[in-house]
Amino acid sequence: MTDSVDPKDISPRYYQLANIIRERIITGELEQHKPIPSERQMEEIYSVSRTTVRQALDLLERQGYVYREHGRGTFVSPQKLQKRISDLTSFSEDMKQRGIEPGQKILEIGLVEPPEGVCRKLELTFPHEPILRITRLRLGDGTPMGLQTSYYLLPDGCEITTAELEVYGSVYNLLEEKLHIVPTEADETLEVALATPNEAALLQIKPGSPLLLSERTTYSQNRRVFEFVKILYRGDRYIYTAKLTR
Amino acid sequence: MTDSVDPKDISPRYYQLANIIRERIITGELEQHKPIPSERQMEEIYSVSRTTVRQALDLLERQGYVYREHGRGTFVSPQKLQKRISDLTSFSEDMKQRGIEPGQKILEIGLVEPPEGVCRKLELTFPHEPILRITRLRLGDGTPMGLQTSYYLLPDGCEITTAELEVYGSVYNLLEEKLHIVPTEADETLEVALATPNEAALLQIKPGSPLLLSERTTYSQNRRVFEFVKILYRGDRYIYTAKLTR
DNA sequence: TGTATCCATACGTATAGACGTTTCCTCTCC
DNA sequence: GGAGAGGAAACGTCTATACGTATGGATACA
Repeated sequence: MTDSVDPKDISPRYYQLANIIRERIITGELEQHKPIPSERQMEEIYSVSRTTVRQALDLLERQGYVYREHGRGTFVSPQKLQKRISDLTSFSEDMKQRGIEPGQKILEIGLVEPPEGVCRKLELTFPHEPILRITRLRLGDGTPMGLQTSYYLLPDGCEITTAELEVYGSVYNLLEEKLHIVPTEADETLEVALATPNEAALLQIKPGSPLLLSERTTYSQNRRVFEFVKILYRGDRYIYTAKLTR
Repeated sequence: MTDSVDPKDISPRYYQLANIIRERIITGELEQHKPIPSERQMEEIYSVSRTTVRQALDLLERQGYVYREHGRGTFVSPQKLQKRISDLTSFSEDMKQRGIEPGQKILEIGLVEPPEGVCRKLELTFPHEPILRITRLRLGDGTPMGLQTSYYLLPDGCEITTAELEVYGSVYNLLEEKLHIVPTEADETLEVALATPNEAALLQIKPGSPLLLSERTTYSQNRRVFEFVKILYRGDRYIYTAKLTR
């Protein structure tokens, strides 16, 4: 990490500046609830305009690294606020953030005619032609954590094979690198469910055990739905975490 | 809603402009996935600088009303993305958003010595002197929805009485209007739990029934903890909803 | 007919400067 | 000693201007 803004760098200056300040916060150089240099001072220090400084601070404020107090200054947020857990993450990223080794076992992958409920979530007419469905057993440190069923709405003529999935590592990687589809927003619901005999067997628990059922509809850059995911988490192993903002 | 920016208005111009555009989107005057006037055009139309226009659009983008495409324009987001459900809400607000009439029955209100787990969440040393605890039965359309236990960290010498709670209507209103404490962020966890006989009786369900356990730590303006809330929701009546963003 | 280039338009980044508002400290006067 | 006025410092809002970069269509040319 550099300690000055480089005008020749390809990335925006406000972005470079935000990285510099974030680094100084993470290393502890700037202390919690202590003021960071004022906007005018940083204008001098980093040889950028105050607008650029403010743009960098806006970014850091949204990311939860700093908070501002009108007439007083800009302060470092407590460390714990820095983990933005509820950011849009895949199961793998989610597990890694918790320090658990993610794993998976693909149970089925292929084209199926989506049931009515799924059509509604994906904003499709019912009945609808077959779309891609992937069923997976999700593992955490080797033991079953959840049972995931995902439906994907791909552009016409696109197909995903098991081989390709292996190459790219994850569906999200594949979608981003091959089709330039990036998840930007999602609506998620959580409720309690009870395991059917079939689900129980796969998750290695007793039938009727309580589960945490998560359903997520994911939107891409242009705010169109491209994914519907349903995950049944083992009630005894999984805790959902979120960060709420006003 | 006015249709022009008033320089004499006390509120910032970018805020006024955002309101105007939001209104035009909500009424359907600006259509989904259609471009809104370009930044330069709005500069002319509303007689403000482009910076101000962009500031208004930044706000609307964060609120999910519009999305931008570099080199093409700014577009109206689909209507459904406009309900930002996961915003920080109280139980009452949450219920109202779902069209359910909220209600409550205060079971207990008073000072207690917080247990160790609660001290940790509130960043207090254990043992700690008594703090305010409120235990409530939460109702939706008259029937039990959840059992809530809240701990509040109030400034020295502050007390809350049942009478005051009645006057202000809700704890949040009281905190905001009397003590100027406003919730700005929160960390929440959700997991599955099973009802103890006592909890079951209060919630009018069978002992051992699955529950959705929510634990929330809430932060005020200066990013300090002021509240820890634990709610046991009836698994058969409550669905948690959230909106995730990248 | 097809392709390559150019250009208008839109958003993205950046600067310099001005004035408003809040906070807090200091100094003065009673 | 206390209350009030004044001022410095910090964030908040706003303008005018310039140049960068992505998109998509029009135009020119092979």
